[in-house]
Amino acid sequence: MGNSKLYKGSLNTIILKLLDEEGKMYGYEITQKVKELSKGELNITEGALYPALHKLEAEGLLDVEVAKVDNRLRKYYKLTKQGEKETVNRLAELEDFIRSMQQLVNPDWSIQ
Amino acid sequence: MGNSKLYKGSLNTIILKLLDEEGKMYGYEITQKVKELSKGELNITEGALYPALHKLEAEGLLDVEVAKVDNRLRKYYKLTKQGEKETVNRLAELEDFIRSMQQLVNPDWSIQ
DNA sequence: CTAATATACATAAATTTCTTATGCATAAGA
DNA sequence: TCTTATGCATAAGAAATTTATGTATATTAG
Repeated sequence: MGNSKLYKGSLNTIILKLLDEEGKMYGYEITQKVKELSKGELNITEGALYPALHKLEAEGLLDVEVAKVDNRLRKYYKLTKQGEKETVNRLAELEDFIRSMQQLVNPDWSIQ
Repeated sequence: MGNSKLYKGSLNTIILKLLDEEGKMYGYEITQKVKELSKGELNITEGALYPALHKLEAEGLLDVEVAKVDNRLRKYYKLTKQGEKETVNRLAELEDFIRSMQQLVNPDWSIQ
């Protein structure tokens, strides 16, 4: 455990980025995907994820579609047109942020 | 402005890292240094910085030394022994975080 | 000479975001 | 049958940050 925390503000952008890549995903799937991609480093808690999804939907960035698989509910989310645009902006911001953090934390690193 | 925000949890580590590099710094100097190193991308607000410095001091990670320069007050902070140890840990954590974020946001990047 | 900007500290209120703790429900595996 | 996994949700609390102030001195521009 030790770490495994996200950092304020990064969750929404991660969600948008994943949806942009995968087309559509449901909540639980997002938590597993993030865990997998980060090799267990990042764990999105449900208490953070679901409110975030609801907020992105309320902002008009996501659309929902309910499905029943194996008698269990799934809510598939996908980007709206507006969501696609916002994803570009927020991703650029996050990339800038990451680059800045690197510059501060380890100027020896360089991104290829 | 648009961006210019830090991200939760990264501020303390940035402060520790800078003090580790520079030996000693005062608050205002830290805000300017971060702005410079990040090319204006990251702006530490005073409302975030000063409470953070006080907290790190209370935790025993920083020592303070007051100085008067040009008839103006400066509070120079430097790492304690314990602060030096903690810096190593927190920096490693932040580096892991940055790597994980990169993996998520842009797997094409690689760190050399 | 005076107003704005820069330097330098500080704190309080409000906001945002996240963790922790719950709750409900079905499926699969030990 | 008990635990773990899947799948959603919300409420309470904690933590970090922004925004808004406040005080004070020094410098620069008009």
